[in-house]
Amino acid sequence: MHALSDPVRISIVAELRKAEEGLNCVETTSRLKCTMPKSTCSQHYRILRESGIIYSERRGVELTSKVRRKELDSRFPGLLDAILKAWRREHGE
Amino acid sequence: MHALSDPVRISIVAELRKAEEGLNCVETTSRLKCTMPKSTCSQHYRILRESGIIYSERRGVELTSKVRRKELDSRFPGLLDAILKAWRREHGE
DNA sequence: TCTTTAGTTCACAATTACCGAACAATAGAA
DNA sequence: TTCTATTGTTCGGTAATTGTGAACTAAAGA
Repeated sequence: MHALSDPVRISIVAELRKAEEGLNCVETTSRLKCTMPKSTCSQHYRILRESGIIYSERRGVELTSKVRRKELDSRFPGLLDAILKAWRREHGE
Repeated sequence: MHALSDPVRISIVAELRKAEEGLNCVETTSRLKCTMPKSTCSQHYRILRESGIIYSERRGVELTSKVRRKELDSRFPGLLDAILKAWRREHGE
């Protein structure tokens, strides 16, 4: 819950769900159109990773992250969908 | 989301949902069995109130608060239920 | 090896949350 | 009315958390 309560992190998760092949930090910041230092982006990804919301794997020089859909849906059915739906309602898009 | 991401606040909401007639600060802290200064409790209630999750009304010397069930369900269908369900799963009870 | 790109770690600054003390509001007793 | 007890809010300082730049690590290609 704490991981998803931050506005930047929930928007990262929203972008990750739209990108089938995952995203890295650089792609994320450019899609979010927010100027964010890479150290900050790295911290957000770390929190999402440690809370079990995403997983990341190295692909050469970059780190691609995806949402842990199956695990989340089986553990907390409907939770992520409900949160993202509410978030979209508040933030347009 | 920020209002519900705090462990104390989500447990307050869980208690409020169980209490049909609402609760005040003193009752809440005794039910949660956590030693919390009343100023802290007041702050948590203020955040829940300002985020639209609860409403409060004076009854003599005390302030009784309840969850805004209808408003939340119509605006964000299933959200609060999903969050509380996930919270119970993590915190037993 | 040198360079470039992507990301992490660290230390400090900025922000936020917690808590005690003083205050406000209500109700009942003297 | 005045005094007292109870509930909750506000305020100021401190503790905890978060954000950020600088230095560092890792991988790939020239």
